[in-house]
Amino acid sequence: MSWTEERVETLKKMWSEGQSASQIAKELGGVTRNAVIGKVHRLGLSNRTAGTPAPEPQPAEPAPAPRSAAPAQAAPATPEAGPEPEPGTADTAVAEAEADAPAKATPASRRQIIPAGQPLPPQPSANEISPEALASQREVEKRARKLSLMELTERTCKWPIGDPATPNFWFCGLPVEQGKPYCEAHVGVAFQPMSARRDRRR
DNA sequence: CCCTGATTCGC
DNA sequence: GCGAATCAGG
Repeated sequence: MSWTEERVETLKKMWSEGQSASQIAKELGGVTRNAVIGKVHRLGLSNRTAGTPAPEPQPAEPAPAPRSAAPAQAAPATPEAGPEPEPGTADTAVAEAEADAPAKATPASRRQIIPAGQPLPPQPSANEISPEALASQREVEKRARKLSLMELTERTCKWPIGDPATPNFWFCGLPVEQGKPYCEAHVGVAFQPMSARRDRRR
């Protein structure tokens, strides 16, 4: 991949928006975050260190329109960051478990996040998720690391697979989506818009 | 550990 | 110009 004008534009835009180099790299594809950072420097739009108030950030749009004239607020309107929470499910269960953790005697970064005997995250019934999602989920489960309860860490997907009452049970264990309790695929089935899961007959 | 950006330096 | 390797910090 080369730095076409278009790709550079995306880079500039995202960088000015405060996106991280890795996020930009992921968006562009075909490049690593190092490549992005390198390019950022070559383009001379580096200044982003702490303490630097950034005098003249990004004029972006030349016409400040002196006075009067409608403000024309163009809010970023990022589709992301939607209301996803969904209280009272796996998340809260896990979150609480983490909060409770007496820690103190925790050896190192090998802490388990779900105390033994804690209720397990709910396994969405098959008829509660879309067929597509279910299909892709199956695919992911083939790649699951099949971790046991004790092997889970803050950054392993906590999606349960199989029947907890049998030996045929494990957790996905794939790398979690930044900040989330599940991997990318499972975040998809875990955090569904109300509209999507609504009335899916039971 | 994971992630961030910053720099270096061979290509 | 490019970006992997490496550095420095959170």
